[in-house]
Amino acid sequence: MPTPDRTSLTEIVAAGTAILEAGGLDRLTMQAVAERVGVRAPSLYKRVRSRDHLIALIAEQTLHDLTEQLEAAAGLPGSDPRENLRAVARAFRSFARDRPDSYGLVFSQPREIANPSEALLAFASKPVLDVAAALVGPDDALEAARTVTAWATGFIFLELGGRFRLGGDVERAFDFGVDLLADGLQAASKSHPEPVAR
Amino acid sequence: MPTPDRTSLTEIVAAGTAILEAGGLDRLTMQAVAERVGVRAPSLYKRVRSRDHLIALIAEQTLHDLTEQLEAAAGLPGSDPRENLRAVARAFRSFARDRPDSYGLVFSQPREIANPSEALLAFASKPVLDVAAALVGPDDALEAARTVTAWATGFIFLELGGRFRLGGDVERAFDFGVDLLADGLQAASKSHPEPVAR
DNA sequence: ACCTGAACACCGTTCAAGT
DNA sequence: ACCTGAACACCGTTCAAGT
Repeated sequence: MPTPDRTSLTEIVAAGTAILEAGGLDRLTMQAVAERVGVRAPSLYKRVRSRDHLIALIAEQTLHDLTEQLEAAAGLPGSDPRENLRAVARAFRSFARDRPDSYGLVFSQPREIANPSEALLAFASKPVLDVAAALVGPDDALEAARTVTAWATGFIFLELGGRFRLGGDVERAFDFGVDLLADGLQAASKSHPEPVAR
Repeated sequence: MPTPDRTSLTEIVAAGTAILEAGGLDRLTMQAVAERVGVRAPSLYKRVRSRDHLIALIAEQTLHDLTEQLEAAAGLPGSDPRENLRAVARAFRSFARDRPDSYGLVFSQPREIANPSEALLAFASKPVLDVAAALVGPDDALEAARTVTAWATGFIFLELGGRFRLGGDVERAFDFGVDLLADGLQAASKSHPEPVAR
């Protein structure tokens, strides 16, 4: 006779995320997750292949949440592309500050563990890709988006990891970086002066 | 009566690095390190406070090695600063490709674990700082160096983590990024047209 | 002073037995 | 069909006992 479900995959992922954000990856044990969802550790394996699999699921959920923030930040197609770049970069950064451990999971877990689906990746890339295309034109949009994403993820990593320790104003360095990218991308777009309106 | 030393801190760190590079962080167990240096696991605690401490030591050693590569890549003070930036960026990237797990340690371990000394950090920052200063002038050198470092570490992370999956040519994206930064920094230096020669 | 075996607490994971 | 206790292999770490 079947037992009624005492938890769900959604609940498990949510519990894992909460534990991760409260205490870091070391505290994310199967036992802690089980306790939080009101079940014994072995039962988790009915919904999750392994701890690594759970980590991958949390990373995917986090990437999804991040994408939502980026989309909300990116302005409408008509608005000033430089201001849009600023807004997207700031959204990136404030998300990472809000949820540093989840964010760290998305970008620093090895490929074998956290490997988001093709579809989710395309979805997540769109806001940055759009902003980049508006600045630099369609031909270099992918390269421009990769440059922006690389800079943003790197900056955030260095900041969260406390690697900016030579003094100076980190805020100023952030603005300096955004402006440099915005100026550079706009200058690089001279061969495509007309924004594509299609 | 004292027992003759059967290993050393240097040997332990080297063994840990080798294990890390061969099998990733998960395989870096105290037992594996002990076995490699010819000792039992508890003996390691005579030279190393904890596994996390050993990880921190490996990260420091790696940062030291990386710095050497960056220094070798950075040209003499007189040479073309744009070419120097290219060379430093390439050195960064090829080091990360050679030793991805060690590199990952340096930049993605939380502050509480891997926290390199002030002196080592200053030493490591110098090559990029010099290149940046040559391009942008002294006033914005720190911000410029942070922008370059952020882009490079981010790009490498995304590449190593297999996050560039939207097609396109990753090589071209790398060149695009370097050129954008070089052009942007040079343009930003217009208020300091004379390179500082001192 | 360094090294060791034994022990402890704690993991992730498996599995037979329950309902 | 889901849940559980018991068990297994394997961690990091401590410590008293050896030399």
